[in-house]
Amino acid sequence: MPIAKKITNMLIEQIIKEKIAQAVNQLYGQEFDPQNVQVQNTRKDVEGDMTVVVFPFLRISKKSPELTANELGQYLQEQVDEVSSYSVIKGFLNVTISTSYWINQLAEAFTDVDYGFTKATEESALFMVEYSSPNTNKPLHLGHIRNNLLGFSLGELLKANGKRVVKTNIVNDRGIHICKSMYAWKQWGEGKTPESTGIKGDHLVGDFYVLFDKHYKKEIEELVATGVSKEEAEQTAPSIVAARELLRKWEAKDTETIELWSMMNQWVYAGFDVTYKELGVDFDQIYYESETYLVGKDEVLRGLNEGIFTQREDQSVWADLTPEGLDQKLLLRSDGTSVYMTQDIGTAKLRFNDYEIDKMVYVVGNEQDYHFKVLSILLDKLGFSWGKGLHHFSYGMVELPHGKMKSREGTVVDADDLMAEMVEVARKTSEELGKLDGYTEEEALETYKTIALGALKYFILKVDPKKNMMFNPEESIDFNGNTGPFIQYTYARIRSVIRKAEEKGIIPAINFDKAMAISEKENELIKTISLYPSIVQEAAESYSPAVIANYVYNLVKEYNQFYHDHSILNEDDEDVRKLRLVLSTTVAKIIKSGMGLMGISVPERM
RNA sequence: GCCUCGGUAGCUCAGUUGGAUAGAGCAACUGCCUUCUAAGCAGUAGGUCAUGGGUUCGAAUCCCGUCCGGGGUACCA
Repeated sequence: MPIAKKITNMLIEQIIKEKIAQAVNQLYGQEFDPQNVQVQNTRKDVEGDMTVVVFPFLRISKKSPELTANELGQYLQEQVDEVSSYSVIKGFLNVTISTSYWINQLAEAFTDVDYGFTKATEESALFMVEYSSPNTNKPLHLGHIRNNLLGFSLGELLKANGKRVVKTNIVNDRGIHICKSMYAWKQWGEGKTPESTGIKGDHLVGDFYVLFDKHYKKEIEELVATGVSKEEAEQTAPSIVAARELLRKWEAKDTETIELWSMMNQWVYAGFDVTYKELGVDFDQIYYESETYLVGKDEVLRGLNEGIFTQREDQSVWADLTPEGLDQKLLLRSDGTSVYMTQDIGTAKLRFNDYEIDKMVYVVGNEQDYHFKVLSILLDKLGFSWGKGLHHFSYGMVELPHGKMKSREGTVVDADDLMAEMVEVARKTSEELGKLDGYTEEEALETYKTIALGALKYFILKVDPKKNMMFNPEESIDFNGNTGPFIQYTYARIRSVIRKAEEKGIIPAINFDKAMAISEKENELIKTISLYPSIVQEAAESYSPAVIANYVYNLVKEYNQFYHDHSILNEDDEDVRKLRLVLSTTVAKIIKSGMGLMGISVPERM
């Protein structure tokens, strides 16, 4: 289990910890583990850079907080070159780090092309990240968007932390839900295709899914009206009987059924490909449930033979998880067909055959917490050593003002529609502001998309993945304040400055006097820049792109204050001008890098 | 019922190895563009951190109870 770390500049923090421990030893004659020294970033409204909490030392020093802090501060200032001064407020030791240290930090951040990132090697741990995992009976909606963005971003975060990553997708391409669409198409489809109707394939298939439900509900009503019980009507309505028959035929590999299934799935895949491309997500390896569920079934039967599972009189197969404090879990129905869990067991087995996976991560909503708890135990029982170590990246649901999204009730926010709407809003805003005058229509459209997707992705990723989030379509499309476009805008402004510098023949470089004095704002900015590596680490360890989002927002806010208060190219002092250009360039680099970790691109102009 | 996650400003969200006076954005109101992009900057106002106890030098944060809400507990996926 990763342990959350306090985010500070790791280098200077470590130095202070060790020196404080040493000071405690020398001054008060007691050993103290440097790692237990509490060091944090100094509050904004207090002078200083790093703060040492001295309360834990009072038992050892047997002196007042003020006196103890002063003695330790004195020691630090004498022993550590980087410490230029200190102050004591309410028993907190605030240490000021020398400007030259910060300028060196900036130089390092500026020079390192992969600042904050760790490169993967052949020996690096292999993470397989499963995300997206759609059903093929309907188009993607807002809930899928959160899943896809989190999955993709998590992959990027892991790569940035030196892991090897295989992004994977398990496509739920078989089952009764597909058969419902298939039946509806056969019955009422009149041979419609995406080509003949001009409707995107996944939407067309989704329309038939809705159509099925309409007929099914009507049939139930009619049956109930004739005196049949609701339960019985649900089981005997002609539509559902026909859909089940299709499923049976499919499992029996009936040629005509398989062909229909295959054709409609192809429509859906073509549609998904477009959505994935627009969203900017991709996969290294795709698995299909139709190819894994039988493997799962075999595993369950093996488990039954080995006495791990039990069979009831009606032939259904069960796992008894009461020793683990859970319930009985069904693994195979009485008719021998497989359930969700069966398929996941098969998919897991195939994956571990295909790759030397060190860590399997499932990006799946928190409604399935129980499912993955059980899956982990079942895999372990089946003898897979990796079963226990799987990680369910459990994220919260996306809620709408009106409540939960339900496909069949038409209360979903469709992924394609949402993206298209946001592009239109971006277009309108840009045109009103006249920011892209001089761009060709093609260049402009590219920028609208960048901004629209930036707004959407940032809106979703800035929220702690574990929490449910509210999406109000009316209000959530905002380009001001804590938003993706605000960050992109800051990037575009910096790029504009850099272009102007280049026109003047000025190239950002570390060619200034490092002993110069810098402003408070500049110092703040450099401190924030120096946090980036520990942020990247923290985000991966806590599986949270939101950590990156919040950091980048904070960085950008600080940069905008700096930008407002300071001239860059118009600054008279040459050294200061150079420093500010390097500072700006470095901020731009981190914005691009951090946004990239969230799958968000940044525009040159906006 | 049981399991599980959550409750921070009108709204959407930050805020943990327990640390100083709980922060942003939106919405409202007020200023700032002849100077590197105003999708910006600055300010005003807005809080019993659901609630009651406990732990301690110190609690939004840890523990227990209560209230409210989400999810799960299917021969659906």
